[in-house]
Amino acid sequence: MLQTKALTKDAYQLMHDGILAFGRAERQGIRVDVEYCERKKAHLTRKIERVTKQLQNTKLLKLWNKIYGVKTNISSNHQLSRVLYKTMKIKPFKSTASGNQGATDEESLSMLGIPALDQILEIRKLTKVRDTYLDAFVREQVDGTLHPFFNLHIPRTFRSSSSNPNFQNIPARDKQAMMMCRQALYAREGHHWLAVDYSGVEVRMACIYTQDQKLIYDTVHGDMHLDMAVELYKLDSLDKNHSGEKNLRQGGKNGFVFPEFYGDYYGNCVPNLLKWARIATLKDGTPALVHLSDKGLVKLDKKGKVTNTDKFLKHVEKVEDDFWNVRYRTYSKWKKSWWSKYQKRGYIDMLTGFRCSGVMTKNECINTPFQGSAFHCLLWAFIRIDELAYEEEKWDSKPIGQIHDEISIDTHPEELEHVAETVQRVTCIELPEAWNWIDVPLEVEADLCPVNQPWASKQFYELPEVC
DNA sequence: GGAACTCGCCAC
DNA sequence: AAACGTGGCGAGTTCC
Repeated sequence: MLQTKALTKDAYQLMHDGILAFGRAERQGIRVDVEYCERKKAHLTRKIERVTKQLQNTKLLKLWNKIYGVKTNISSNHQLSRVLYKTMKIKPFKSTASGNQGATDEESLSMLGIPALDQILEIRKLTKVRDTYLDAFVREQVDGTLHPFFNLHIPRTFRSSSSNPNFQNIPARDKQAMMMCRQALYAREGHHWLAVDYSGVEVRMACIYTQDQKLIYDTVHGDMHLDMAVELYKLDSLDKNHSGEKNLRQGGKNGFVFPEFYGDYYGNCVPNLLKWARIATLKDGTPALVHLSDKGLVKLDKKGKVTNTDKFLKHVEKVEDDFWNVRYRTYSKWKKSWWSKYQKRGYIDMLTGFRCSGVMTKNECINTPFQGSAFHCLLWAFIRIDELAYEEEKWDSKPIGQIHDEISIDTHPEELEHVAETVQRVTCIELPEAWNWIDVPLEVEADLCPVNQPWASKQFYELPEVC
């Protein structure tokens, strides 16, 4: 088990002040529209009932009933797994993590092309929103205000966690789920919800630890996700503003660069890269899969389904080799020496003053300093903003939460410009002055909700220049 | 009847 | 040779 302790007085102070600042944010809380939650819950319940009824008439459910009788439970993945992979003798696409049974996650079910399974997935999604989020909002609120906890004593990397309810995993990517959940949450009456987040702060921490000049250049001036997409998909160029081609950049980012940084390898990247290719189109209208086929990387059948990926696999292996041994070779060397130093000493030290000891895997050992330090940047800024809000400048505006690299501030309209400018200054100027080991520029972006509009309504907000 | 586990899924 | 980091949480299941 990885153990962390404050190695320096500064590190201790950061935790101490952080807990107090989070305590004030917890007390301040987040306004929740309870009536909306109840309405939406009822609406979802009706929708779930409708789909459940349709499901009852399917062949799959008739078979399921035959086996399980009155014990039939459509939310039991164990039962579903047995029906699909034992009774119907379908070959599972993959097993669960523990290897106990064939997997029944979204990917495994959707590729079987059985309509009943799509209905099960639909039910899963709606139930998730209703029971994990809307229900929790109603359960946890006091007089129309939520008080999510922000913990500093749990994550092994000295990040934070959140609970009751978890403010850090409210849907964001799935537009539908995002709208349903975030429509429930508001800043105070007459206030804006201002959200400011550090851009690519984990990668910037990697720049600082590794001092890889190419990584620094790409982070500050370049676009590594685009570069890698061009290599991976064998493109001549990529326009990230083109709606079809930007999916390929997303593929480079989420299907390769991030997994590689977390310690994954090319074999796991290939299926993800293909997933993004499936929904991408080149500027001239060529579907990305057809393009890959033209390049000889994959083979397609008459229906356009991928039948062979051997060449693509080999290609991604080569791209990975180049990524670590040429492009970011300094980063690569750092990883090796960092790991061997840990193996010799039994601990690692973060630049923020924490020492981590105990048993760590290689990936843990390498990721911990980036994740931990990145969060500590946000934490330092959060503490400073809390201090300005409550002590030095006595704002009406108040910080109300954070999501690892993002801070939410319940902001009075008349203070908006001052708060935005101050946050920009604290995060990007004061912090690197206080921690002089930060030798790459830090950047933030902001979103804003109009007064009395929910979190779901957030829009890009141009921050004032402070430099 | 509760603790501990598995599985799936939400966030960064 | 090995192979994605950190969390919270709901539902189902198994164990005691």
